[in-house]
Amino acid sequence: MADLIYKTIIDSLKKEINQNQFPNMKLPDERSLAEQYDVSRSSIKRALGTMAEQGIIFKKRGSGTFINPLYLKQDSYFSYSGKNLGITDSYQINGQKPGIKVLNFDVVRPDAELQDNLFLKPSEFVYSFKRLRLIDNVPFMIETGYIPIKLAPELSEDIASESIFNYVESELSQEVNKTYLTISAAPSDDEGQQLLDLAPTEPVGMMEGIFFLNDGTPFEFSTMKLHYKYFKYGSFVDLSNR
Amino acid sequence: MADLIYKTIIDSLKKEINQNQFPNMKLPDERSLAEQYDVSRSSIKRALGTMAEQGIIFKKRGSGTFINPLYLKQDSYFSYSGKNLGITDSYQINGQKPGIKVLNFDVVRPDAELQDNLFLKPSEFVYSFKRLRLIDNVPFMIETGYIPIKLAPELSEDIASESIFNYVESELSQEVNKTYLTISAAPSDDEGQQLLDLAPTEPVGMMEGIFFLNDGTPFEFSTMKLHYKYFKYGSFVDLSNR
DNA sequence: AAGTGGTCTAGACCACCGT
DNA sequence: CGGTGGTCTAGACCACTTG
Repeated sequence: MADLIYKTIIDSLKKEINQNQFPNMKLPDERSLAEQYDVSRSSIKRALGTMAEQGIIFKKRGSGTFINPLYLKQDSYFSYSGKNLGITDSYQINGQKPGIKVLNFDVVRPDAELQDNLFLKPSEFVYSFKRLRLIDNVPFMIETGYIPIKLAPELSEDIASESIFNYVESELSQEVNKTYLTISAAPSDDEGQQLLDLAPTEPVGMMEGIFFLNDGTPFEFSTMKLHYKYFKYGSFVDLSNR
Repeated sequence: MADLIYKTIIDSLKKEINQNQFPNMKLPDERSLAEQYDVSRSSIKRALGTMAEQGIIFKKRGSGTFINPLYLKQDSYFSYSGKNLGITDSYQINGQKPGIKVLNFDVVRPDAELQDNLFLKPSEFVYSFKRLRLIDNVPFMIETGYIPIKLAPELSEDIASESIFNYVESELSQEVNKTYLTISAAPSDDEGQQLLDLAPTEPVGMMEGIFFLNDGTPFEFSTMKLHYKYFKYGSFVDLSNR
């Protein structure tokens, strides 16, 4: 799974953090870790740097490296805080099983907004599909997706009933590795109340995003409505150098 | 401003990109850049890596480094990719004037959770305040904040009625430059319905976050309830290396 | 096969923190 | 002052893409 040194270290440290192996919230210093793992300090720096970006830890020059207390409090059903996201395996909730039910699957013409979002000409068709996602048979998200047929000519309802992104990676030897997400909240509509079993006073979390391939090609435009109890998005934001 | 090598390179490359110095959308290879700038390849990698995280460029192993066409389009997609956020100036929507009304301002003992979040001993007091924020006199956000008195001894209701972060930067010569945000949705409660003028079926967007100073010191814990119509959070996410 | 980005090392020197 | 993270170098070797 993780034969890269820095990833191995990240996994290892995460595990230790989650097991409360650092009760004073402080990690060993970088030089010690380098010795402990028998790798160079640079590799440690890479691992810690990535973890800091993800908000798991933060570093204080002159003092040391500390665990972000908020990271330990990921109480809700699932949280995004970094890893994957919006995609099948990101709903990795303590071994509970994700499910997908395809509600519809068509080919349509993109409207103006969609043409913009996916860099399409009006003449280029897109697959349009709606999926209901479940955790342990509990529906928690309604997903509406659009993918240009030229980018995935063989897409089918069968594929949509599993992981589209896995299909892209295994069959098209491309990778979906970037996304621009817009997050908001909205009252639940009829569809949401029915499919997600919500009361009229209960809202949905909305995530709207464009997913990009390796090379920057916009691959999918997706709108996700999530049951608010299952919706928690964590984001570590660096307000400097931008 | 940018006496760091990698930052200098980022600035320089950004400028060149914006001036269309790379008409084929491809940057020189890393080794050439290293020679050109007379720095090590590692520094070039650091610069390019940061730019890739920000979505400005894409790297393709074996092929080269390319400019993200969306970055050149400079439209709304990248409006978030950095500066500010969730804080005063980020709600600067077309010159509308932000307002702040301080609902209360006290000094209290932190509870256990807050002690954790702000790295405090039980004996250390915090300022506790609630503010209503407005755009063009329309209330859109209820903010509850906690700041350790030791970090801002002179904090006052007056300061809270303007920008606390500006105060930190001008008076304490520190900078708030990182935050870990947790975003979710929730039904509106009585307070929200009253202050934000919401119907019972209308929700709030929730943002909970710890704001950090330059040196990693947790400075403020803040809970923000936003009128759902004014709540939109954008985030560019890199799904690789995680 | 040549070109290009990815990972990793070993070590130097700097800047900041706390005692 | 010693300890800690930050930046940078020089170079090795690997993995992927393209011709």
